[in-house]
Amino acid sequence: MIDTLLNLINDAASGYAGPGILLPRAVVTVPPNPAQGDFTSGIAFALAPVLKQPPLEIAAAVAATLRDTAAGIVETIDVVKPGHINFLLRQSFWHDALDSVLEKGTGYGSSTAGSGRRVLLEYISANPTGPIHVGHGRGAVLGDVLARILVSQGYEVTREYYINDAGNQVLSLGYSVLNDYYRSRSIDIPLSRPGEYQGGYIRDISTALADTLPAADINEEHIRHITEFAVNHVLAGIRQVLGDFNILFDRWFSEKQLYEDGSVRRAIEGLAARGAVKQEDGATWFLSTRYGDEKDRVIQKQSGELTYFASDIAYHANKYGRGYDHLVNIWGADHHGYLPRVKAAMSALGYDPDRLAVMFVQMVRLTRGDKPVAMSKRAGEYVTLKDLVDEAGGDAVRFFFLQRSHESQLVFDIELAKKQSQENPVFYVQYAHARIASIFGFAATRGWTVDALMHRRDYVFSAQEKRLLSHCLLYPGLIGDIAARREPHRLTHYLIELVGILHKYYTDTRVVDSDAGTEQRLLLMKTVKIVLRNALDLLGITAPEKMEKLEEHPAR
RNA sequence: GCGCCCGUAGCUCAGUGGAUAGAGCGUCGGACUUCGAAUCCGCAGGUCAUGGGUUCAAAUCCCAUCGGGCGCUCCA
Repeated sequence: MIDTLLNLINDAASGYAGPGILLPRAVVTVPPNPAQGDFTSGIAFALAPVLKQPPLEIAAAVAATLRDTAAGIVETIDVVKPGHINFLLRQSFWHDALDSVLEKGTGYGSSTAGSGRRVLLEYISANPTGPIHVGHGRGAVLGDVLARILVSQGYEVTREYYINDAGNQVLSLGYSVLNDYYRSRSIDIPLSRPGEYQGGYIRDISTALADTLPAADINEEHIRHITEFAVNHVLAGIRQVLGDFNILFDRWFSEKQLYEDGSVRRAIEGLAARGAVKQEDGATWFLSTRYGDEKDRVIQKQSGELTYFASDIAYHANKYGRGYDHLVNIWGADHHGYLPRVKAAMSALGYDPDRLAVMFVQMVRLTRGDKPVAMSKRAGEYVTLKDLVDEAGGDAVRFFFLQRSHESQLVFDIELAKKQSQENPVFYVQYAHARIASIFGFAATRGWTVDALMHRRDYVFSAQEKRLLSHCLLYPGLIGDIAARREPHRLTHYLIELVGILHKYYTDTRVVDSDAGTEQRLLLMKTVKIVLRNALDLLGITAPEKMEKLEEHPAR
């Protein structure tokens, strides 16, 4: 709907700029002050450096053209101070807008901009050595919502979880369980190495083993068995927690498999074939400095053991081999230094490193009140994602995480999250949805129904109503932008803004009244409800038709 | 020391070239005999870390400095 206006602006701008001038695509926003107009365009500012002319001059010229070409939808066009072009649109435009949203319904906001391009989105990928914690949860929400948004924009998205089920970490888990198994049976047995993990889940696993181990003579086979058992146990728990949190994957990719099917060996051979490895100090090194890394990296240790980096090369090569247009990884910010070597390896293998993008999620710092929560995975002292979701609720956790840019650290006060559960912004947004549903319920008791066929184009929208509609119209462009720039957190801020306008409108205006305008206002509410519903769906948050009142807020 | 992220209201954070810099929470004061008060309105609260620079225009871009976090392993 808004595209009509954008196209007219683009045409006017390119007409003014003349042929052969590449100009930026027009964007419109809602001006800060409603008195300034329904929409505003900064196209003159974008054009100024290209044409080397003052923005005000450009704005005047573009506006002059638009007064002719856009006369069908535009009531007035104003050019203001530095170079803003402000539009006041005709009532017919708003009626078209209303129709357009109602017609698209649940599809409003989706597009085909991705045109089927294939994206592999890898996120969380927490080691299967213990329950996933809050930091993983942040990446989980980011990945899940980004996936939903990309899908809505026509991308073909594969959601993948990489399981580090090979190597020392899981072996250490195995030993931890082994130790606990014998400790719990008061059997003294000399072990070749200590376990490193603690926490209740270790006991859960050793208990689940029942009495399957001998009282003595532990051998490698037993260790392998226990490790595999423990990994499967932990992984099942992770899947369960994520599933309950409505975070699903298309594929769980096993690192171990990369060893078993020879991928890791082939990856190293591939590097060697390109002369990108060397032997030194009894180890095998990847010459990553040749590809922009700070130093060369070991892929096979003196001991003969392969490093995690070796299998990571194989894994990423595997991803490239599957023919995706974009590979997006979500990693914890502490892995930042790891990216150059991975890209280096991909370059060495002949892949385009620019197709791989990594979003680094900054840390979540937990507090209980003023007291920081000690987080030590090895000591088993940490708040799990499950704990948090159980305490604060899945909707609130999702919303909370997505109010901040993933590039900013965030402090999560668990006590506050609990205490404020009813003040949380997510309820503010959900309440708006429930409130509209409630309006429909009340309207029904007065004999009104909500049906697009009732739309009467002679209704005159008020300034507030146009304000509501204008924000609804920004929605599709916002989602497109969020997908392109991978900034899901902007969606929560949009919702808060839209809902704020709605609540104020509700306070000021009686929707269900005795006049014929009731039907039109109900349709407007329907429009807003569609946008709320669609946006909440993308966030994976429920859009309730009705909300339970809590006891602290008794009805009056 | 080097790299990345951050520094915006009392607190937690949006805003990354354009109009008087915003929200939530917290303080204080108002608004329900009528569609849900989990709401709304108002007051208070800012040298956008600091100093330079680029620009018609800088919280936003560049440089330096200060402060915080993370990383700089033949760890994962």
